[in-house]
Parts: sequence; C-alpha cells; structure tokens
Amino acid sequence: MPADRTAHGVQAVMADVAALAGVSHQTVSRVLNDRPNVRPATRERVLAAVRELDYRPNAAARMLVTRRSRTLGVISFDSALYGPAQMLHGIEQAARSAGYFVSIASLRYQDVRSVREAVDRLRDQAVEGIAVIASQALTVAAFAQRIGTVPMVTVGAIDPARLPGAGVDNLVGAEAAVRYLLDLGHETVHHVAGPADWLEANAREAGWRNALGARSRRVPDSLSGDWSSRSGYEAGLRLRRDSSATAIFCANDHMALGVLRAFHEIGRRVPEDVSVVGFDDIPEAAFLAPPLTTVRQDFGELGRRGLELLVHHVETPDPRKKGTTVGHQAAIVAPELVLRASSGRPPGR
Amino acid sequence: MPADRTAHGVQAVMADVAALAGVSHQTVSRVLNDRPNVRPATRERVLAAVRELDYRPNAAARMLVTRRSRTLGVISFDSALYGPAQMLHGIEQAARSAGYFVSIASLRYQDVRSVREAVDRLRDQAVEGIAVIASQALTVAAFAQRIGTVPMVTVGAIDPARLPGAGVDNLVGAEAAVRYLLDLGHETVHHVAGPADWLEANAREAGWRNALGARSRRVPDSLSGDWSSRSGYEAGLRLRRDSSATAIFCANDHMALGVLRAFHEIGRRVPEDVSVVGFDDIPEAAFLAPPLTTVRQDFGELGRRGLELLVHHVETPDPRKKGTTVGHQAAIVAPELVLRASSGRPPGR
DNA sequence: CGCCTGTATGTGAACGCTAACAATCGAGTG
DNA sequence: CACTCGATTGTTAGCGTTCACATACAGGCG
Repeated sequence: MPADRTAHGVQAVMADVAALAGVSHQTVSRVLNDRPNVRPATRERVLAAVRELDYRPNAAARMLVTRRSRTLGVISFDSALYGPAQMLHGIEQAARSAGYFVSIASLRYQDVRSVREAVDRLRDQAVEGIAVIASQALTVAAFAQRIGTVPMVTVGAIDPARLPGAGVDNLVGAEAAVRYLLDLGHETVHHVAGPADWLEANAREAGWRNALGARSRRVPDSLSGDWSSRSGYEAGLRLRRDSSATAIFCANDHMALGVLRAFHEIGRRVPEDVSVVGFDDIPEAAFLAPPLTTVRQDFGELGRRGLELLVHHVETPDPRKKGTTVGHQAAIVAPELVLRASSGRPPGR
Repeated sequence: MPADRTAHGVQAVMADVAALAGVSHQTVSRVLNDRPNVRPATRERVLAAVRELDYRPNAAARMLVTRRSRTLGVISFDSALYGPAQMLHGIEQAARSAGYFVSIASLRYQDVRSVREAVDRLRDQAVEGIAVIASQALTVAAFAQRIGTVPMVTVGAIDPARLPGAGVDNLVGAEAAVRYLLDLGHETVHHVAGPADWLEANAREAGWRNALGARSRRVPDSLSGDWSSRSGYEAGLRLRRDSSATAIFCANDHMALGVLRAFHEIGRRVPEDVSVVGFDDIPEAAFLAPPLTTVRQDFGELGRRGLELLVHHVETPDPRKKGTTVGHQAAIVAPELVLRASSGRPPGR
C-alpha cells in the first residue's frame, strides 16, 4: 500500500503538487525557483496546490542535484563569552538575510586536532564556507592549512596574511586608550594583557607599547590573564602592591572588573588613586563601581561584516587566486573610546 | 571530458572508491555503515581506497534516501546573554556526542510570526528536532502549536504542560534565597523581577512570594526589569528611596549588579545597610563590589539535559502518544545558593 | 554426489529534485 | 498558407546514496 501523499502528516512531494495543479513536476520546479516563461495563471494554480498540500521542497534532493547546501559553518572556541556570543548572533542575522543556514561547531581544546575535527565535522555537513570565532594564533594557523577545501574567514580578529576576516582595529583602540590616560597626566600606564597566543591580545599589547613608546615613557612589565574576571583580580593583587601604578589599561572589561575588585578590597579608590580602562564595553560596564571607561567594539557588526566577507568568497566563482583579491581580505571596524568614571587625573595633580 | 574524480580538489564518490578497491559500490556502502558480512580483507581494501581518495560520503545523497538529516535546530531569542550562550554551548556538546549536527536560528522579535519563521526556516533544513532557548510564555505557546511537525523541547525553563524541557527549579531556588535572607533577620525581602512574560521570571517571583507567605511576612510591591543591568539600576533608584528595603532579591545577577550600583552611588553600603542577592551566578559575580550572593544554575548542564531529552523524543519510534510518556517530559536541575559578601544581617541587629 | 544453508558480493531500483533537451502552440511573415 | 520564432510546457536523465533482491561460493549432510 503506497503512502497517501496528501494525507495529513505525510510530506507531499513535487509530483503531488504537479498532479494537483495539473502540470508537470518541472513546471512546479520552475514556479518554485522563479524561473521565467510560466504563464501567470499556471503559476497561480501551482502556488495554490503548494499551499493546499503544505508542500515543502526536499532539501536533500535539491542539494544533491544543485551541489549547494546553502549552509555556512561557524566554529567558535568559547562561545559562552560575551564577545563570541554576540558575534555569533551577528553572523546568524547576516546569514539569514543572505539566504544561508548556519551550523555550529565548537572547539573542544585549542589544538590542531580539535581544529581538524571541527572542520571535518562541518565539511561532512557540506557547508559552503566557515567563519571562525577563535583567534588564537595557533588556531588560525591550523585553519589556514585547511584552506582550499572550503572558504574561511576569521571574525573578531584578523590575520590577513593567513585568512580574510573582520575585526576592530585593536592597535588603534589600545593606542587611543593609553594616549588618553597619558593626557590625563599619568607618568605611564600599566597593562593587563590577554592570553599571549591571542591575536587580539597581541594587538592590544602592541598598541599599548606603541603609545608609550611614542612619548618615550617607561614600559612597565605587563601582566597577562585569560580574559576572565578572576585572572584580572589576580593581576590586580599584584598591581596594587606597585605604588607606581596609577593607570591600568586592561585588555578586556572582565579583567578590568577583577582589577577594580582588587583595588576596592584594600580601599584604593578608583579613579582618585588609580585609573582603570577596559576594552569591549560589555553592557555591564556602565554599571560597575565605578562605571568603566573602555574601548567599545561592536561585536554584532563584526559578525555581520565577517559573514559578508565569507559570502563574497563563497559566491565568487574563482577561488584559485587566493590572496590576490584585494579589498575583500579584511574588514576593519573602528573602535570607540567611551569615557566613564573609572579614569581620571593621577593622585596629586 | 568527464571530471577526473581522483584529481585533487574534486570530491571522489562511492563508485570511485569501489573501482579502486575492486568491489561494488554496495560493498563500500556496507563497510562505511559497519554492516556485517564483509570479509576483513575486503573491508581493509575498501578503507585503504577511502583514505587514498580522501573520500567523504555525500550528505545530501545519504539524507535523501535515509530521510534523516542528523541535524537538530536551536532557536534562541537573545543568544548574546550569558545564560543562553552557555546553554547553546551545552547543547552543541551534547549534540555532537549524540551524533547530531546543530543548526541555529534566532528569533527576531518575540512574536508569533517570528516563531513561525524560525520554525519554518529550520524545517526547510530538515532538522529532526528543535530545542528552544526562549521562555517567554507567549513564545512557548506559539511553539507548542507547531508541535506535531517536529519534536521540540525547551531549555532553560520548563512548562511541562506544553512542551518537554530542561530547567532549574526556579521556585525552589528563589525560596531558598528569600528564606536565607529572612533567617538573617530581615523583616521582609524586596524583589526585582524579570519580564512578566518569562517563565523563569514568574517562577522566581512565585518562589519569593511563597517564602514570604510561609512566614507571614509583608509582601512588598515587586519591581520588574528586563534582565539588563540598566533595568536593575533603574529599579535600584526606586528601592533606595524606600528605607524599609533592607534585603533585595533580584531575578538575575545582571539586574543585581545594577541595584548594587544604585546603592553605591548614594553611599548606602552593601551588605551593612542593605543585602542584595542575585540569580544565575555569572562568572563575574564573585568579583563585584561586594561579591554577590546568588543562586547558581548550571547552564551548560541544562543545555546537555535538554538535548538528551530532545534526542530521546527524536529517536523514540512512536510520537503519537505525546503527553503520556512520563519521565521524559522534564529534567529539573537543582539550583544552589552561593553565599558571598553582598548579604548580611539587617542594620541594627 | 547432489542438495541445502549461510556467508559474501553484485545488480537494479528507488529517493525527490534540477538541468538539458524535446515538443507543442500561437502569432507574425513573406 | 507553409514557415519561422519565441513563449510555454513536458520528457528524460542524472545527482550519490541505501535498500531489496539476486547471485555466487563455500562447507556440511545424507
């Protein structure tokens, strides 16, 4: 007994629609794909049949013959952090409006093996491109080696020599923050850096160094954390013993929050005794005690821009000349310094 | 000129593997699907050919014939918040170990239309089940109406009457927090609730009411926010004018953070003058000024549990008897009260 | 030695769609 | 009025798997 296509609960196929509309399945296909040369009356009849049967095209069949999955993959290392989560959101939005589905894969560890697993996983799903939210230098390098199999972009940080991507100008943002602190009268600025192997962390540290160097200021040893409040707190415990530290630039807001905590514990006031500046502008930044001066980056925008880049690469016919397509290798978004109450003149000035 | 299958860059198909191994395509299929009745030597030859050609099965073709996509969908409303992001992560992990891919769709607005769009989008992708991270009552209701088309679960909050799901026991968690504050000697406890149409918000508010009622305490008007620090701050502005408010239970940590800010601004000390308790235990909670007493929920675990539930529903053969399968309708995880420095005895005791 | 059984392998036909080509129809043209 | 042309529709052949069935091959038995 053959299944009754039109019965409730059983998915109708194109032939059913064709039969109901009194046309061939090919005409149905034409209507569904907006092909020309279909008489309006016919089109209308087909569409009516589609509605009547609640017909939905079979994705697998279409994919098999067109060889396109209309799916993009996203690989992220720690998608629970604020930045990555926000970027993922931006990516999903942009993918939807570009007509793509989004499939995710997370990186278990930040090693080459995990990278390979994640990429293979997405390839098994026939994704047409991959966006990477994980900018450890190592990871990016690993991804770069898998290139050629499928287009890739990085989101959140860029390493244009290896992969195209979208990111804020971390160097410029860090420089602006440090310059601002120096302008307030601080002798120098201390730095709590991110993990040494992250591109963002490196760029922000470089910006900090640059800004100090440009004014021939002493460059204190930089401490480094893992982006977490805890690591910021631990850095703060050391910084609060150093009386020369009157201004601290942290590589992200969460660490800045930990630093604030460390100073608060022993009654050192911010900004009267010490100034603290963060990076990211998380939504909480304005409501900390005190509200945090920070460098804002628009994560959602980064996600969207990165995805646009990816779509461009996916849809551009000739992938041979990788590296030569200037103008589509990087989207750099400008960061913005947001002044709040955690920064001020150094004590005694 | 036919494409050279074995050339680099062109995907080999099963027939190529078969030819190279000197067997039929069917034998290759058997090896790849771990079917019995293949001689070890043959199997070995096939696997060697697979490696040699870097063969990967065509997902579309397999999907077409097996009618299984091995893909699950996740719909979330605001995946940039800490909780949802974390749950998504847990879901992805669990899906991977259960052998499923994960495809995401975000809800543009929290209305029925958006819900329908998101569900249709995932259905077009032929997902076998959907996990929903968005527990506005309205949304859940909308989802429930689409049931029957594809199995669904909610993650983060549960409304077992409508859909199966995994969540913490918000009621119990809230009760514990309030009881703890009363035990410290506070006359009553004020509440900053979440948005009125969220299941979590309702449950936590109910728990707060219960705990006060059980000891016959006055139930102050509750304020409500939108989960954000800003809304917590605004609630704090009002609460700080009310001298009877010596203890405040907030429906999440972000709002608690805003409340702390509001009191801090006018020099009201926490916990000496007022106690504040949150919900969630975000990673920053321990590093606020003061460290926040809160109710911890393990979001990652919720994601995993929710996904297990979904997989069960997907793989259980008979979906007819919905509602009758007791024991697989809800996974309730116990929350944990975490004591930190933001709570203490009321002033004068 | 013929027959039966089980293991190992091959063959053909779906799955539901799109691409390429064929067929049909009406109107305009010399 | 036969002839061409473009618009419209239909027919056929895959896409790369898995499923159902057919076949071949060995060993055990009477």
